[in-house]
Amino acid sequence: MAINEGYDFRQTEKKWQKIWEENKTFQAKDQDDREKFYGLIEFPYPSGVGLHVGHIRAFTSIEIISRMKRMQGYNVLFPIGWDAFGLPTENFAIKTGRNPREVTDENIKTFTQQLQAMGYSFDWDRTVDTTDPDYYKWTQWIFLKLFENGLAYKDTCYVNFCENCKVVLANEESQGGVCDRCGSEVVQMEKNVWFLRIKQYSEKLLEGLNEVDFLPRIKVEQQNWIGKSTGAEVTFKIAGEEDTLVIYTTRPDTLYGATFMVIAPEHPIIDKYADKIKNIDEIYAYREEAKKKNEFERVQLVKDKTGVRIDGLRAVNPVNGSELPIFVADYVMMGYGTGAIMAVPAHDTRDYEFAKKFDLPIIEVVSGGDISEEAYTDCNDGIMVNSGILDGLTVPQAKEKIIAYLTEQGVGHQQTNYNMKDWAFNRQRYWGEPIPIIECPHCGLVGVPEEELPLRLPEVKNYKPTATGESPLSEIEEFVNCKCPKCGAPAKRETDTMPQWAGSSWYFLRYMDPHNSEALASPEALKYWGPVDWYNGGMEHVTRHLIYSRFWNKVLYELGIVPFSEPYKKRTYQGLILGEDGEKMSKSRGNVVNPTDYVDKYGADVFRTYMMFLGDYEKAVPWSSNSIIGVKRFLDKIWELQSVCTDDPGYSPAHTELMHETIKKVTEDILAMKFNTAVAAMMKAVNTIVSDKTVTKGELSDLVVLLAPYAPHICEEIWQNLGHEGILSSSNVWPTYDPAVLENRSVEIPVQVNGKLKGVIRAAKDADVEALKAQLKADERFAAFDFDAAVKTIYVPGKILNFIIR
RNA sequence: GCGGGCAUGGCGGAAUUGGCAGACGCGCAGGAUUUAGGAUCCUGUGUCCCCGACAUGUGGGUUCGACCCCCACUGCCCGCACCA
Repeated sequence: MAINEGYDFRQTEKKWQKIWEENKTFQAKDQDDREKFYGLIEFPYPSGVGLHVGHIRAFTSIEIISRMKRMQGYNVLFPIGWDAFGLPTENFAIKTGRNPREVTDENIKTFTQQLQAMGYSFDWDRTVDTTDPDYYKWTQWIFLKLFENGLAYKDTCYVNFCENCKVVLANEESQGGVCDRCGSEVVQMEKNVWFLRIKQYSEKLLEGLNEVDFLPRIKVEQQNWIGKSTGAEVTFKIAGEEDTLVIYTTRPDTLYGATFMVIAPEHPIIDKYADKIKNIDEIYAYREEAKKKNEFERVQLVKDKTGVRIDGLRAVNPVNGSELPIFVADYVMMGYGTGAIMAVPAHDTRDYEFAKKFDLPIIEVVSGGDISEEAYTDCNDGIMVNSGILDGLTVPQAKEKIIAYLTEQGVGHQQTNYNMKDWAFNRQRYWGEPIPIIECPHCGLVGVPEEELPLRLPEVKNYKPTATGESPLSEIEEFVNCKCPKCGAPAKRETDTMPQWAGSSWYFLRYMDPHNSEALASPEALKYWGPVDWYNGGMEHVTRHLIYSRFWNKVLYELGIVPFSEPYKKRTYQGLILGEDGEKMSKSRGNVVNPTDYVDKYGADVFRTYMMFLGDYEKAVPWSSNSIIGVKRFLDKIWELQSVCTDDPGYSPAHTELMHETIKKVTEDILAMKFNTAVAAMMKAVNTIVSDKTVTKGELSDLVVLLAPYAPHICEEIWQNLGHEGILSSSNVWPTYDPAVLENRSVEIPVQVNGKLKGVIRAAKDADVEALKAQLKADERFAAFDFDAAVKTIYVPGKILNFIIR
């Protein structure tokens, strides 16, 4: 397009999007000689509302990095796909009476158009869709591997259940006691459900964090979620019975201070001794009450401990033989440790409150606190007292000694515990991967034979979950009834589907070889492309998708399917974009920003650049369109530079330092995800050059290359206008800076007297003090100071010159 | 309760990690252009009693020098949570 007409983004952006598509500019080449770079974004859920600004912020970072890497000569894999199974689509289908397949296809179409209009450099030939049978065939295949290796099992226990969505939830989906999807309170329900043994991988998932480059906050949150603690299991005999009560504690050193025991309401010992417990009716009533409380209520009642003493059972302390009463209380959870604790009120706040309420003895065993006021929980300064063999020891010494003693006596041992629970894996819904399992009356649970995969979702008329909390699939007889693959007897299929997280737990592997019909991906492709070099996504997935996919990858690694144990070398995150009111964007608040409005008005280049200029990438930022005009002016300025451009292929002397400085800043800032300051540096360079009213072809070319990752369309156009051959986006043209240019230049050195700034002088970077002094004496601005009288002179070359004059 | 983070002009945010606080952008003011408005371009823009002094949530400390390090406090945000 003609330079003097001004820049028309509508025409130019379409033009280049078409050229990129036709030339397959962004196609990743398998087994190429160039160094590979695999950049990954969290593939979107194609919802009906389309792309939102959060997507743009999340995607543009890796987009910029991928574009830079391509122009640095890397073979880049930057793929896109659709995480398309899930409740919103299903609910929408139910509401409108449409087929979820149809709705999904429509949404994918919208998303594709919107993403292409952003000019993203995805390799569209590798697009995956988790709802495509060719894809979920392999999701089911991985499930079978898990099942065959004992990592998927069925068990009856209390699970999180959302009464609104009518679906079982994993712990990761019900954080804070509310449903991830609808926000309603989660209740505990006893159900027979599928679990994946993620807990068994706790230690491996923790250790793996040592070998990856994840931002610290991500590691911390995963560590918290896994929740490792070390302590001891101690066996208490039940007085007069053969049975024992095993407890877990992190403070075995306080064993002599135990004055009672507490077990969870669901503890099996209650049923076992039902006929010996005199107040069993009262205990059962308490258990029923506890069941009714959801997690939210339990937290609310933290300060108000409740419980019932078991009349008829007592436990014996293995170190001193004292008999202790046993209580049932809901502050002890069946799901953690052994579901039973020894209570040491003197040194545990919860036990202290309970003891006060029930008027139980409090025995101090660590000195240093005032137990008449509150529990003394400190482990550092105290000395053991009233503790037999432990008296006089410090807490750490006492821990070590008591564990050794318990082990020797056969009544205890060191024990590590993890908070993370096994992953509840089935959902009572239609729009998910069918679980490929058959229940045979003779053989039990049997996997669907591999050659029968994919086990397709049957077409149904009604997608509604049933009133009994069973999957809609359970009502389709042709699907349910089948033959046992082992013995041929009539059998029934599992009718629940997998959770939304299943398809996303391995999609990054499929991108490496998306059309393979023989394997989830070929070993060569996995070896060449894996692992992912840089993965960016939201903090909200750190204790969900990110931990699930690391788990699946570790299993696949151990089975020899995948050649790397950690799937992601580097993981970063983007801050949330809040509504203009500073609140989280949501439909109900009415503060949602539609990116399309801005893309239509200013173009994709301006919008992408503005999103990155908005602020610190990792921080939450309220949306504001106030300064988007500044980015438009910036792009217009660089466009206008074409009219004052000379044919000189190099840099003019006046701009050499500026160019090298800008190249360094932009290159380094992109890799550090400081996208805002890279834009600022380019603006500064352009402003300087604009005010000089002349630019060389060499300068403008390099500026355009630096800007291309942010604003690729306008840069391609200028690049072409400048007479360069080929497509900028796939050319190996990223400029490098010459450190010598930046080293040798003169610098401005602030001159201080007694720490107060008096002025600035220009000097060589490595000038010596005497030379600078001479320069100052000759400078009339500093005539008032007698530098020779300085008691002390501080000189940091290139940084500061400070005279202390009394 | 435990863990992590943040606090800088009217606004979004910079500051090479101890060395010119406020880069860059918005906004605002003045000017140019225009019949006018918009758009665009130039100049200015932390505060004040404008030589100079005071300024990075508050109070102290270390240092020639502190947004940066240390101590205490205040206010926001995030994560986990009767986790034994």
